[in-house]
Amino acid sequence: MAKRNESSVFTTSGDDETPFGPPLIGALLRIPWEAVQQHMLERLHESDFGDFDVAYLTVFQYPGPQGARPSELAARLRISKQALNYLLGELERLGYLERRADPDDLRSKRIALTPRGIAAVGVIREAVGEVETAWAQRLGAGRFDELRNLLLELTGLT
Amino acid sequence: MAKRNESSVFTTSGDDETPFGPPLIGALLRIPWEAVQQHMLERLHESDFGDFDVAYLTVFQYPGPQGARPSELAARLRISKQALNYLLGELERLGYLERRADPDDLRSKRIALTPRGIAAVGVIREAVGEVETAWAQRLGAGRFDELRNLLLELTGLT
DNA sequence: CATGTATCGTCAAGTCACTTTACCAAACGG
DNA sequence: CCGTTTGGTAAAGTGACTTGACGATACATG
Repeated sequence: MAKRNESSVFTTSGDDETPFGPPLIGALLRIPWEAVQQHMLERLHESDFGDFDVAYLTVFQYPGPQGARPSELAARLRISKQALNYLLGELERLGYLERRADPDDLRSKRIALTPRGIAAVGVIREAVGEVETAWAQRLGAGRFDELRNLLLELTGLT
Repeated sequence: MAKRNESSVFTTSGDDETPFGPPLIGALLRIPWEAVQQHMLERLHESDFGDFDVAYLTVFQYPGPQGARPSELAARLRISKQALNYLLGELERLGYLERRADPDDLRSKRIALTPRGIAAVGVIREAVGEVETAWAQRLGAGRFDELRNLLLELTGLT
């Protein structure tokens, strides 16, 4: 194995500082996503949410925790329910959400965002909106819509 | 605390199950990126790289660690050089790379991938290629190229 | 009804990828 | 030369995770 050292696919440049080719779709998705995430955090910290940690973004991932049961949410996020429970404890302590009793199942809880949590979600969505505006300016509105539609089709979120 | 039991702020839509709107660009980027990442890991584990941990993907992020100095790479990845050094230790222990002396600077090291490390990179790139093929089929080759070009322009990687 | 089993949240303990702090050695700029 | 900067690393602590175990509730089956 590992005979892949020669320029079969790496014909982009003659520089052996970059033995790898052009950026693949992985990097092309990761980099702008990280930009979005960072902007969300910046805006949160500028607002009244200086205590909002990066880790909490997991919990607020689309479509958010509102009304969900902890077990269900943990499965959706693909983390253990204990891990989620830890994060929920932090978020409850900071006043972003509450764990309320589920009226239909005495074993279960339901996650309910507090006004503070809802406000944080608002800031997050605003921040993403700002990024979208900036990118729409860079690409042109039509091409940005195109990008969004392509991603929408790709993710199957329709 | 805060017995805010009623729908004070849930005025965005009539349905309080989904107080949030459609998926924003954040989710649209995150979801396919996670798919790529997961596929990379699956392929690595199917190959001879069962010991390749998710965390190591950070180090192999485009354009990869080959020839880099630890400090430089840590800055690029935006983690502390100690954190990177820990990962490099693991990767060196597993035979993916070596830290060699820098001929130009006695303080410094240079990261050099071993054949095993180069092979792993090959598997990673193959895996991403498979995802690209699948997506090109779903969207159509032309529209996938369009997607790639839009992302390329967005990331500024040209 | 009774009873075994699956599911819910949570406690406990351990893991490990990070952090900050602190050093020393080599490079560099007067 | 000598003060400052830079590169790698050791040590200790942190926290977001993991697996394991547990009591309580729900549910399906006899």
